[in-house]
Amino acid sequence: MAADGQQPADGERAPRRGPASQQDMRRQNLALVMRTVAAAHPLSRADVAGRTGLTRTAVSSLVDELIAGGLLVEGELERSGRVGRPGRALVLNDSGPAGLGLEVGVEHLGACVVDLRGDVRIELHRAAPNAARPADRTLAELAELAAQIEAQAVALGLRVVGRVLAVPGSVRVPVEGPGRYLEHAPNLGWHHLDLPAAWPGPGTAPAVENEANLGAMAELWQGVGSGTFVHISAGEGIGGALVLDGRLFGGVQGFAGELGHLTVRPDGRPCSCGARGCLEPYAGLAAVLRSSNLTVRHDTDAVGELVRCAEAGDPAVLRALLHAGTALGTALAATVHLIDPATLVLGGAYADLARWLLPAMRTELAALIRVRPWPDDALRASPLARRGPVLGAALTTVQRLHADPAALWQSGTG
Amino acid sequence: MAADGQQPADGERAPRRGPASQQDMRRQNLALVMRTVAAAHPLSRADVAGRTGLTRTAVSSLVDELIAGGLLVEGELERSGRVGRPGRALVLNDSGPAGLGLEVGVEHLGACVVDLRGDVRIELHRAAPNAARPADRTLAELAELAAQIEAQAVALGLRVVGRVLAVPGSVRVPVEGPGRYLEHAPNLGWHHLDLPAAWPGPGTAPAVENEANLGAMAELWQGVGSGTFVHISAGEGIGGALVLDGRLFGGVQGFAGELGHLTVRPDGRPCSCGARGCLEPYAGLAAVLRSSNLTVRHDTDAVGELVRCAEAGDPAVLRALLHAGTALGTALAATVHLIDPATLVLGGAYADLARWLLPAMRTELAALIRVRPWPDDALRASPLARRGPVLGAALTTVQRLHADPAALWQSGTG
DNA sequence: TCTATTCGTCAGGCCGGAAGACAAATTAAT
DNA sequence: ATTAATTTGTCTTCCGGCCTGACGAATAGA
Repeated sequence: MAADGQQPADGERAPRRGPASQQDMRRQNLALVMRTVAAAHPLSRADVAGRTGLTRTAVSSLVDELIAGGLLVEGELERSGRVGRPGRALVLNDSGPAGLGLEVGVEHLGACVVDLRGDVRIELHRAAPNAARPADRTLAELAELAAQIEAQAVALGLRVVGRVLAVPGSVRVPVEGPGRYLEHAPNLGWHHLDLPAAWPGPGTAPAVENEANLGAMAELWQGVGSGTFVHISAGEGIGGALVLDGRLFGGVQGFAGELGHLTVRPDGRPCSCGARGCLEPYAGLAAVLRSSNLTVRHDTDAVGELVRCAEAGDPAVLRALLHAGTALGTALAATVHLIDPATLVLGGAYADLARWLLPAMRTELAALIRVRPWPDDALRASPLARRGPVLGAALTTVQRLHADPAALWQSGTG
Repeated sequence: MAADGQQPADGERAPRRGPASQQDMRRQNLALVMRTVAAAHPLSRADVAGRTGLTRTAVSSLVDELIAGGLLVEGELERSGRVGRPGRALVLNDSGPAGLGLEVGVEHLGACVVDLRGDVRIELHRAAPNAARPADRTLAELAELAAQIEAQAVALGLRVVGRVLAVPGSVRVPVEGPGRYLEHAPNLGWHHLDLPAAWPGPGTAPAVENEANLGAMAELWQGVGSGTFVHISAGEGIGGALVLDGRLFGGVQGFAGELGHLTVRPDGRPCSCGARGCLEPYAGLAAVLRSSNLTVRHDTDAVGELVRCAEAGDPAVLRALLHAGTALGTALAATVHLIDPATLVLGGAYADLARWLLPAMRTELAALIRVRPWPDDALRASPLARRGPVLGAALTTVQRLHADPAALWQSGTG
């Protein structure tokens, strides 16, 4: 469910098509200063110059622009005990531009606001029967929630400059340049939704992005992901999001990471896709529930129920999770051999179930990966778990400001 | 065999660490002009300006520098029948800087010289018992071969400015910044070879790179690869090289693309790695030979023998290739689900055997890939086949000049 | 109080591309 | 044939961005 065709076939990524101008140079250096300050917070202009290789003069000019744009603020004098005139501390502005993350789940709505430092400042959740009502009702409530949280943000001195919505479905464009068009969200019963057109609120419509992808990016920015990793989450199907060298990789048609249909048991159980032996009928949420002999009402928290039963020691549930873990291990061994990631991160529902899934998965991984080292702890549960998608949605805006601060006051290529 | 630990764990690729200077801007624009001319050969300065977005003035200045550097040459006046003063044609210099590719195989040495246009100008092959003699003997002969072909290049007016050696083994650094240190080449019996130290010739020692990776890059630059694809080749083991968005992806530790140890038959044949059911004991060259009941002398062209027997209709060989093809199809279905490449390219020995492998592979791929479209012709045999590695080695230099022409006269970051 | 040291800023210079003007070379029209 | 129109390539001028060097400001140590 992670990535189903949300990217037009643009295989060749344009590395920089137009000519390089002095404006681009300026932009790059603004970003460089921004990144440097973000990396090691209280820093004087001279520190930044030392770390970046720019002259103090240039840094001063760049910093002036960033301060004028509201991205940096000048703190007090750093009295560090060293000889010489003390520098003025530069820090990321925690009362400036901020990112808004929204989330539509099957049974809830979520929203959060993150400031430039990446700190979550406000977070709201609300139960909502989104699968059982038309999309416009849900969007109306979401818009209302967004307006409410934005008002709270203003009260904190924050200015929301980007809105991203996490949905359990497929979108046209990946995180880098957020999409506006929702292809399919089977769990919600939403299809071909043009968000700017359908958005009811007074504010701007958010960009849409797949929740699994956003969860993966959140992991990269704040969790245990480190440059190159694979994020596995369970939704309608099983989705892997590939983060390679710090960038989300969607493949040529956006189908990359389709873990759910890796063959783990040749000629095994039939899968909904028409093939046999796919991972999904062994480790998908639906399959686990069926094997557990649990009949969960559709509008109920199935994962929570599984966790409760597992904690209570229900043998059918434990067996189901063991089998699922083994099958997941088989598929992930293939993933490790192909991608060679630094870590595998279990997200979403799998993170909640990690306590029972991990042992079987690690056993299987150790059995199948022999030709290269594979430490047990390279497979981890996400600490963000189900908060990942909203967080990732809100952080998308913040990260974009870090990567290209000039985008705020200079319309142009993000 | 493609990628066995040839890359230090540098997961995070530095996107540009230092500050952007005016020199960088100049470099980028030089590269832009170079790429533009390379893409559509006879082009006037005004054409280049139109395509790049640079002014005619800027293009003139950049072109002057490229001509002075010997990368471009000015042709005759283009009399194109259109009104207005005709422009002077700019073309890539085919008598200027060139790339030298070298290859050490188990039974042969190879060399070729490619000019700036990517045309192969000279190509030499020589049988040589490299597995049966010490490395220094082979290197001595290789250096002699290199000197010989460089002399021929000079006679053609070419100046070799980069040398890359393709080896069937693992190297420290990937193509981008060629390595100098050979880790292991089991087929040759070479281990821990520091090439600059061991090089006997009077000339400079070549950079070393894995032959499967070079074959993949050759496919990208001149073959059927298109931005994002997987290149599969057979050597000691089975190696997949991943080319994603036009860049070779090695994974965190350089192990990416280890197709040979994907599990295709759980609890199947034991593999040399210690696990069971890997692809290698089903589709590796050694396994195919064994199943074919062919006893090939070690110093003989095993692949050629297989092709001859298959053409003659030997039932055991045909059966062996059918089984290998099916197993390859299973592994490649997983690859497609995970990577979502535009194409799969069979290279090296598999390209020679493609006629017999392809049908079973396509059947298996069609059976397992149901959740997304997968056209039969997305799986192809490489047209370069066994010439790929040498070609890729020579083209590495040429591509580097296209991507950063200033590197020729301005020492700095490649 | 004075010196050494470090910070931030100011003035001047250099480099690279943009804008506009001009000569040169061709086609089309008179 | 001559003139107008058009396109090319170069020249001059300008501007924006960073660098170099120098200076006042602010601190620690003598």
